[in-house]
Amino acid sequence: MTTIKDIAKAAGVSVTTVSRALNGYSDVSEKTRKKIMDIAKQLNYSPNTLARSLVMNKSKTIGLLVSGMTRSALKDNFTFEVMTGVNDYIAKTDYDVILFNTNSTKQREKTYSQLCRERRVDGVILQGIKTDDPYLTEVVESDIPCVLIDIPIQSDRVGYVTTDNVYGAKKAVQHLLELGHRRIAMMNGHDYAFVSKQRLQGFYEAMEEANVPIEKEWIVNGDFSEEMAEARAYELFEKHNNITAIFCASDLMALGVMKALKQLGLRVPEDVSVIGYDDILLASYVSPALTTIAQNKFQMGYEAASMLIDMLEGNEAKVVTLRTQLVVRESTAPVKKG
Amino acid sequence: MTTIKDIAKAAGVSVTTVSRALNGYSDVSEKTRKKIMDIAKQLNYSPNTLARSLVMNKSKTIGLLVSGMTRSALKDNFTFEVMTGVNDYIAKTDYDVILFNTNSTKQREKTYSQLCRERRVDGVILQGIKTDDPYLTEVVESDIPCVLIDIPIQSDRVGYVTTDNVYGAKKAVQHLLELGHRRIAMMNGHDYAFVSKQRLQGFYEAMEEANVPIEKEWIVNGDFSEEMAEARAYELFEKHNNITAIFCASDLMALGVMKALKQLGLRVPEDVSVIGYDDILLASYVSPALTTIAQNKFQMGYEAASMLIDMLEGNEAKVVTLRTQLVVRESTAPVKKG
DNA sequence: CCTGAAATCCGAAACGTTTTGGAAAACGAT
DNA sequence: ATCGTTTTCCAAAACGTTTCGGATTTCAGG
Repeated sequence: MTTIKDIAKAAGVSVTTVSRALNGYSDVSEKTRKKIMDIAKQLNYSPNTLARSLVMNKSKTIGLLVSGMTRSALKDNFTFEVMTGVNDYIAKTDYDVILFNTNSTKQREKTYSQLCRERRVDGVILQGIKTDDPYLTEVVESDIPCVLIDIPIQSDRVGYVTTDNVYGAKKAVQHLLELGHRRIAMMNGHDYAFVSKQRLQGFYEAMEEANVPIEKEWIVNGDFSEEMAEARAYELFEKHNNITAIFCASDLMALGVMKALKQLGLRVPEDVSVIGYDDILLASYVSPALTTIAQNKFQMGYEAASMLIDMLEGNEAKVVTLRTQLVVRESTAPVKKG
Repeated sequence: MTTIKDIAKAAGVSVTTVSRALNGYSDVSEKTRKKIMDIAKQLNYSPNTLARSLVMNKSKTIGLLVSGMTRSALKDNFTFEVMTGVNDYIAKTDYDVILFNTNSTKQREKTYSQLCRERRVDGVILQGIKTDDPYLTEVVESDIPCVLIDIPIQSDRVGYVTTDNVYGAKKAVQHLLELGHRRIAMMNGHDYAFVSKQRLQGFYEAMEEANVPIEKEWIVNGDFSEEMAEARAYELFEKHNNITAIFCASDLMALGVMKALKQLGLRVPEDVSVIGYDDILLASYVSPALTTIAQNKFQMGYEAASMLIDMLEGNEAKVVTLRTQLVVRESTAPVKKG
């Protein structure tokens, strides 16, 4: 593998000059620069970024820390959409992405900062970890620039991008209210997700503003899982057969809910309206097609990457909140009279 | 950031000893090893892999080169499933994955070996490039261990994993034949994919073995795209209204075909049977649910990673061929009499 | 106490870059 | 020819590791 030294020797100059020539410094004459460039090309030279990173003390690498890259998460390609967004932005820069995955127990032996420091990543994008994850406290304590996705924690070195979860949930519930529903349940995720808290808040706000009583028993946790949501929904609707609508904190859970309803002989949307959250791919393909709150996952990744690179170039951490959108399909309908 | 030197100073030993202690060599006494370990922990030391890689001449990094990480490819999460498989295996090793994306024009300025050598990756997994991609010739010329996905090229440094495409396609067509179909069309991908060639061959074999005439006009290319397939299918069925079944080289194209059929007022499977290939997530959710040839994408990634790591440990390149499976759903039915 | 071997340690070079501070060369003006 | 600039170049240190070859210490056996 040819190095800068080989070029220096071949060109009859010092390695300093080669380095400076290749990096476009002005203190090397056009003639020798040309010569050096030619030799470099001829010798099929490519710089060793490892060596460069070592001395420059930056690796031009960002770490992408995702937890949703599991076999079971394939249905809900949330993770992949944000990854695609990240990748899309990064591809336009001279950074590369290194993939950390936090789901393996192997990796879990290492702390967050160990992971990052070993590979000397310049910054990190973090997605999909729970609010009680020990990594989270490390993120703020660490001095590595980081942008979080859907986790509202901020410092001068960490920013985040999220969507207007409260307002999004509110819109969903208001949609149900406008259709005349009053007996509305909610299938939430779990207590260790910020978005769950926020969407619950949106639920409360919408209900309270409309002066509709909230039945606490009708708010259950489905752990963002299709199966869990199905089980919980089955129990719920079996016990309370007067519920006419349910707001689910994710589309995947909405699918589970619909399965449960089917089993119970309840029709969607005639007997009960179901609204989801996310607008995953499946939402428009299932039958009935799912009414939902769409969030632009691709853009979340894109913005996150953009913010991180900004931070690496000296700008400060921000918070970006993207808009969501109500997408009305077939799973919601006016409440039945009587 | 604490280095090996800091530890040496604090422990009153040389850097050599620290290095050897930390790496578990036998020529350091238990007492000093203990001391060094303690100090390392106390100083919150993590090794600088950049420096290590530089001197060891290997980076413990593998490059993942995918082309399907685009916004439009999200529907067909083929790419992501294999990525998940790769990730799953790699997580159990001490390697990390660095993500190269080939779709950006920016990256395209660099050659394959430039990409790999700059980051000094130890090996590469390559997925989703076309047969005429200049990268492909580089792969075989390069001395970097590489495993390809669905590209049957082999040398002592490059292996591949694929599925039994010929047999899979044959099974699909035989399924149609067994249902009594004789007038069978094929929606293929494009000429620059190995799998297209192989699936076409499977189509031929099945038809010829059954002594069913092949109409060359009924074999069209949909470029693996839903839209393109829809357009081509529309033309095809408009012109030849006696076709009773079609084999599609991908599920995504099958979806496009079904859209076209719907537009033409043809029912699936009553009027025409449709069979796909891949078994993507959507296949079981669309209506009618798609009969298809399932391939285990996750395992493809997993096997690829496994083979690559094997190769990096001195074993030789192999070829792994995974089995496919016919999954009968609702989009195929016996041919109508008359 | 001596000897030889085994156990433990260390200095220095190497990996491929960048950068600092200054030296040498070229050049223009007097 | 001399002087002061400007241009062009370079030697050496530095980044944080690993490893080679050898040096020092420890210790058992006599």
